[in-house]
Parts: sequence; structure tokens; C-alpha cells
Amino acid sequence: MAVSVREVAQRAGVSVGTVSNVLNRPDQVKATTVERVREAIAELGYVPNAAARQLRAGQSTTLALVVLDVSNPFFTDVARGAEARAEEAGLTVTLANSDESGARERKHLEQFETQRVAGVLLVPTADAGDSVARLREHGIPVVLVDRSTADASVASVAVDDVAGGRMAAEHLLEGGRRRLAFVGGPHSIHQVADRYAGADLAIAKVDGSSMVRLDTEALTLEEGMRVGAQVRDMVAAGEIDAVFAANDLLAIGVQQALLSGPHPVSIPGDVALVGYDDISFAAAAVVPITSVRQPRRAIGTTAVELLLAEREAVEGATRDHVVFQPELVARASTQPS
Amino acid sequence: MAVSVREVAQRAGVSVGTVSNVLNRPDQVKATTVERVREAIAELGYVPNAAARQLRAGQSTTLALVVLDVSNPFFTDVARGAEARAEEAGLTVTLANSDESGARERKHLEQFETQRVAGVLLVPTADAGDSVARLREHGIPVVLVDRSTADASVASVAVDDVAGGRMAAEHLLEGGRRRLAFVGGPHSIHQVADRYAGADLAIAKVDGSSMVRLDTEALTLEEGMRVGAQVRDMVAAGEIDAVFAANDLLAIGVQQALLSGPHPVSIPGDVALVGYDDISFAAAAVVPITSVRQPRRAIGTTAVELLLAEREAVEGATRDHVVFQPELVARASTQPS
DNA sequence: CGCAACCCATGAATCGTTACACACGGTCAC
DNA sequence: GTGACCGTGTGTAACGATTCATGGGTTGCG
Repeated sequence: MAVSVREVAQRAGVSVGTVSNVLNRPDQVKATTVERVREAIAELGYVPNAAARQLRAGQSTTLALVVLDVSNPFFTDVARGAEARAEEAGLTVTLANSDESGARERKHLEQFETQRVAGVLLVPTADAGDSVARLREHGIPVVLVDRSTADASVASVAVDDVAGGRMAAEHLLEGGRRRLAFVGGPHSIHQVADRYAGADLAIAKVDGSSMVRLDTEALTLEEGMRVGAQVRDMVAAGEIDAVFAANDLLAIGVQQALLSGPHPVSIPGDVALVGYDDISFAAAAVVPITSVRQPRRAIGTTAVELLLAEREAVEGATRDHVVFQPELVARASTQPS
Repeated sequence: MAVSVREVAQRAGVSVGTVSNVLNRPDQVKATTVERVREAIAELGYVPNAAARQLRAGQSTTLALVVLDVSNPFFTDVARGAEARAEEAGLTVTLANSDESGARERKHLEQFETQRVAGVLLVPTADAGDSVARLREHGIPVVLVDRSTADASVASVAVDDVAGGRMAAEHLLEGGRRRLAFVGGPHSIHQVADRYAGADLAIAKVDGSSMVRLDTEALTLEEGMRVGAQVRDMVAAGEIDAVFAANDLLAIGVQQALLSGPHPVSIPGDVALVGYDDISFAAAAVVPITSVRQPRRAIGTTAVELLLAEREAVEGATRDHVVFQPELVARASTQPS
């Protein structure tokens, strides 16, 4: 079971040091020796032990990416971007899921700290502050993802959610809508709060417009459907004529609730609908959903780049903060009424 | 930076052995000593080093789950199930993505082998055989997921894809359809081949029915759209009156292609559509899609259970093979024509 | 021929943790 | 009084890989 360098060395008739050299700097070993050692490795089916290697090195070659929801295609796309860039740098990415829960997030981060990961890419929940500080104190670089932070000392990559929210609301207002509903939550998630704030900015500029807040407990399709039932009643009562959902999963859920049941309402006839993220399902919905697109892969790759930079950064220096601009993609769900 | 048991021991005025005991069997240490050590740990911000621990233990407490596509909600749900069950057993799950590529799969498995993971849950690509054999030779238990294997010595959990394929085709035939198209691929993926085979069984039983194969290169929304264009022409030409897609992502893509463009065809009027997996997006599509539902979470939890059993199993004994039955969920996309 | 330079290879020390054999003081039973 | 035993705690040897000072052998050159 336990094939280690020692057995390989013995079999090849060399010392363990030489085996290690064959593995790590074959150019410093005579060709015939390399050959002999390689053969021994193959014959014995030797596989290096990552734990031992890492113990010696003091650090692993793994990056951790903690997201709010693995089931959300937005995050898996970010992950793909990160993975691709990490691979170029010889690093591996492991994906973890906080499910928007601070407790789960903390648990994962602790786990990663014991593993001495090379770095953490974190899509933070509201109460991530302490955990982040702790990681950094312990020398683990952190990059905040999808969040423009107030703390200049932590690198971050984000999309301008305030701008995105504003774009969404402006688009609805330009289409003649005046009574908006914002579906999303919890507002402790910064993406949600920012998108709401952005929409509010647009509302403030237009006389006679208003926006009510319909809170959800999570950014999921199911929550969208739940709140969607309520939205349907409000539309029927003439209280609102547009919905801006904090992400596409919610928007799809809302749409599903609106179109089903005994008294379906029409989209965009009775109510317009805008989502956020522009996941591929948004375009494929019953009524294709207008959405705010974010450069998902670029967010992932950039996050890794910032992390690599972070590893060389000096203590106390300010970090980079990349902010991407989102882009509105208009579809049938917001055809002018 | 490097706070280890040694410093903790020194600070608490005990030996390193005692610190280890406080960490692992606090009941064998006097309460006041435990207290003192705990304080030292807190004061120094000590975090145990997983690599050292694992080196000592010879094995990690991590399970690896390798899936064909992280972006597919089906797999993330399986992952959630696995994670939940693993947590109960004190294990952690790390998710890896093979993207249906044998090469990427192999790379991940090699990586996991160096990490001496406690086990591998594998949704195998076509050429996984060698890798699996190798892992097991090296004492790493493997459970095949979503695949009923011919090899009785490898534990597996699967859904009866042949039955599922048959159900889908029968449903279409009962609805009066006769000329089916099967969209999916590559057929080297067993899920695809089995679903096709199942459908073929149903076709064989009904006179005058037929099924053509439209191959895709992957089970993605994008591939669905690509082939969908072709499907549209065939429908227009009256060559087919129903489509069975190997999974929901493809079905959604096909639908999107059918409904867009200059000459959209009607679903289910001109052509019926059945998908597979019953991901939540299927119900939320333009025309809600009939699909074959699989117990996603149960697949994940069961896989972990089998793995736990596997760890205690004796060499050479046959393993458990759990097969779930799928369930057809009829929706608008297959209303009888 | 002698010395330096170079190439290869060696083997011990090291990383942080745990297991284990052992020590120590005290109590209890016989 | 002897020995067994208990509750606590200690110290050290692993685990597997890498690093690095060291050394032996060969080569080149004066």
C-alpha cells in the first residue's frame, strides 16, 4: 500500500534525495539515473504524497473559491474562469458552497485555513469580515469576489452593482413603467443591497415613480416562486407594473408564478420583468427575460490574477480593486407597454 | 506565522503530546490542563495543520466527487446530497469537473490520488476504467455514480436510464407521435447510450414508429441550440414529430432554437419535446418541458453511504449496486397532438 | 602531476502531528 | 509491605517528501 520514495530509491539503487531530485529537478540528475528511477516509479506504481510534500513546503498549491450558491450558473461560470487561470499558474481550485450562510462560510474558511491553502477567493456573506481578517493575519491571501469592498487593504474584483441596478430601473422607467417592485434578499447580501440602491437612484430621478421592496430569504428559483404569488396579486390589484429581481433565478421563479395559477398575468403586458446575471436560462424562459449581464468568466480569471499579485504584495500596501461594468440585455419581458 | 503545537505546549507549560491529547481526546486530560491549553491555543491563534495530521494518519478526511458538468443543476444537486451525508460522517466533499473529458477526469483523479482522499465518487466518462482500477489498487475506494456498471466489484448508484428512456418514448408514442428524434451525445456517455437504448425498446414495440439519432458533442444548452436549428428544419419538412433530448439542458436549447428564428415551429403542436433530469428550469421554460425526474439528492447521499461501506468491505467481495427508478413528469411540451 | 572546478549523488535534518511506551505519584486489595 | 492499577502526563519515533551541506569522482588546465 505504502509506496514511498524510500522503496523507489531502494529499487532504483539510489538515495531518496535522488528520487526527489528526479521528481523536481530532473535536469540536475544524470540521464541514465533519471531513467532508472522513472522505471522504478512505474514498476512500483509510486504516487507522491501531497500531504508530505505540503507539510515540507508549508503551503498547498490549492486555491479555495467560496461561493454563495453552487447551483447558480453565475457562480459556476465564475469558477470555470478561476479554474482556467489557476491552472496556468499550476494551481488547483476547490469549490465550496456557503449557501449564503455566514456559519457555513466560516466553517469552510476554517477548514481551508487548516489546509493552508495558497489563497482564498471569497464571495462573502454579510458577516465575513472577521473570518477574512483572521485568514489574512495567518498569512493566507484573500480576494473578495463580486463585491466592491470599503476596505482598501483587501483586494477585490466586482461588478458595479449600483450601476447595474440603475440600468435595470432606468430601462423599466424608459419603457413607461412607474410602479416598480424590487424582489430580492436578504439585503445583508451586498449585491442585493447595491442593486436595490442603484434602482432607487433611478427612481429618485423620475417624478411619480416608486419602488416597493419584496424581500426574499435567498436568491433562488423557489423563493422567486414564493414571492411571485404575492407579486401576482399586486399586479392584479394594479399596485405595480414592473418587477426588478435581484438575480435571474428569482426572476425565473417570479415569472413562473405569474404565468401559472388560475389568473395568470401577462408579461410584459401587465407587468415588465428584469433579472440580473444573464444566465443562459434567462433567455430561454417562457418569456425571455431582460437581464443585466456580468462578465462571469472574467470575474473568475481576474480574481485569480489579483490573488497571485496578493501573494507578492507587501504588508499594508493598498490592493487592487477591479470593477467591471455590467451591460443590459433587453428581451421580450420588457417590451414597452 | 508558524504557530504549531510546540509553541502552544510551551505557552501552556505542558508537552506537545498533551496538546495533541487536548485536541483529540480531551476526556483523558485533567480539566484544568485542558483549560490552560485551550487558552494558549486561543491566545496564539493556533490552527492545526491538516497536512501534518494527514501525513500522520495516512489518509485524508476528504471525499472527491467528480462530475461531468458543474454547471448542470442535476450534478450540483447530487453534490449537495453527498455533502450533507458526508458531513454527518465527519467528511468533507470536494467537487471537481471533468467536463465530459476523459483527460480532465484522469488529471483530477491523479491529483486526488496524491492527496490520498478517503474516497472517490465518480460520474465516469467513457474511458474511466483504467483510472478506477488504478485507484482501487492503491486502496482508494471508488463508487460509480449515475452509472449502473457491468463490473460487480465496483459499488455503484444509478438511476435506471434504460427505463427512463423507455418511459420518455412511450409517453411520446402514447401521445400519438411516431417519428421521434433522439438528441444527445456523445454516445460514449453511458447515460446517453442507455436512454437511447430505452427509447429504442419502446419504438421497437410500436409498428410504424421510428427514431433518428441527432448527435451532440456535449450535454449543454449551447449544443442543444446548435442541433435545434437542424431539428427545426426536420420538423418543417415533416420528418419528425417529437424530440427526446438526453437531458434538460439540451431540451431547453432545442426549444430555444425551435421557437426562435424566422419560421418558428409550435410546441407541442408541430413537435413534442421531452427532456431528462427534471431540473427546475425545465418547468420554467417557454413551453414547460416534460421530463424524466431522478432522485438527485438521494443519489448523492446513497453514493456516500456506499463509499462508507466500501471502506470496510473486504477485498474481492461484490459490492452494492443501488438502482433508482426514474419518474416521468408530464408538462405542456407533450400535450397530445 | 596537482589543483580547482564541476557534476552527481548522498543522507541527515526538517516540516507538524499523533501514537505509544513509559514514568510518576497515589490508592487499594490482599 | 508488595504489587496491581489508575489517572495524568512526558518524550520520542514515526509519517513521506524536500533541502542542503557534504563528499567522492571525473575532467580540465596549467
